[in-house]
Amino acid sequence: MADRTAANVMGRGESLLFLTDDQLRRGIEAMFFAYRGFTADPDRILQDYGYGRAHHRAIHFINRSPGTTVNNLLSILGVTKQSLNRVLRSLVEDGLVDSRVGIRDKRERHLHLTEKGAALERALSEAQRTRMRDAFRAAGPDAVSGFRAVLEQMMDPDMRRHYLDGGDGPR
Amino acid sequence: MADRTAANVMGRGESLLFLTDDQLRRGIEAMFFAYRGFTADPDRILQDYGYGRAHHRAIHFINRSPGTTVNNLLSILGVTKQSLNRVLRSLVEDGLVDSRVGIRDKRERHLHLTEKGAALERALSEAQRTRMRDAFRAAGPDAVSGFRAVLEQMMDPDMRRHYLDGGDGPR
DNA sequence: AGTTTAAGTCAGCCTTGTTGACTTTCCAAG
DNA sequence: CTTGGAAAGTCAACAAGGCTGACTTAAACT
Repeated sequence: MADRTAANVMGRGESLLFLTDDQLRRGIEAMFFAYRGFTADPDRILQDYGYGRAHHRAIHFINRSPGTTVNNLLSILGVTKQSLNRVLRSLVEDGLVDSRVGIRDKRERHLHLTEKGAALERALSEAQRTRMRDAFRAAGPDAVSGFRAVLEQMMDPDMRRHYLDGGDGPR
Repeated sequence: MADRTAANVMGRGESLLFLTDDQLRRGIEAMFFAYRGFTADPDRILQDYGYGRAHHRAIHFINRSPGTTVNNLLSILGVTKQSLNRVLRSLVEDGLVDSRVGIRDKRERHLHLTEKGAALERALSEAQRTRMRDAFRAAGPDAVSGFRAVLEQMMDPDMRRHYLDGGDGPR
């Protein structure tokens, strides 16, 4: 079993968890290969629009939080304002995103998807949801909570905040 | 609960799995934020060497399968030979990777890590293993199998082959 | 009035992906 | 033995999407 560096950890009062380097390496590769699958479908759709993943991310989070500001998006995406601005500019020019000057604070720009932008968002997220739904079905109900629990722990604490903030769903 | 588009799926003979669009969106964001955390530690280390993630991936899979050929690496990584070649060249020039002409087929190059390359590999994978081990511990033993089951289903079938081939571990 | 903040812009750089064209080496089949 | 094709490598050009640094504009805050 080659567990010379095994980490033996007591579970929540029941089972014993063996974490050999080899098992951890399997987890690492699972993340690598799965993330590729996870992004493959949207990438194909985006290609037809001449967009990349950066556009997808912007569209996703504008859809999740309509009216969000550029600064807020910046902290979620963790890129520089120049990088994000390049992406947002093309989305606004192409009529997918609407950038409205703030009412209370006129320095801020509030971002919304146009109908055209919302249509692309639906196409992208439907492809991604389909893959995830199929994966959840195949893995079974118990696997889903485990999947989410591990991923949540894998995040940097700062990012976990954005994750937990992000919805009205449970947990 | 807003499950107007809920997919109600029977579990493995026991529980009922509600998959609302909102829950699936949570899964999508979990992947996004977790992958960022997952790559954050190696990225910091690589910066000191002037390397990027492409170098990390090459180093990882050469370490996993010593003596692998360039073509094999190509099919695992899913990039063009020109992209991979640029990365491999710098690793060979810097003395981290050894490229040996094949014995049976002299067209092939068999790739191995040098001691220097193995040292960087250990630093990178130790950082990544530590994060994954901590996540596994915090999530609990039951979560680990669910995590891996869902990720395995999320892969493209072609990539799943590389994943399953990849080790002597269980599953 | 002066400082800070939000946003946007311009210029330049790097990594990492792409295509296309081409050479060298070598195995294997005709 | 020759020729066809596979494996590897190379060169050039390009694009996306990161980055830094410097700077402007407008608005808000103190």
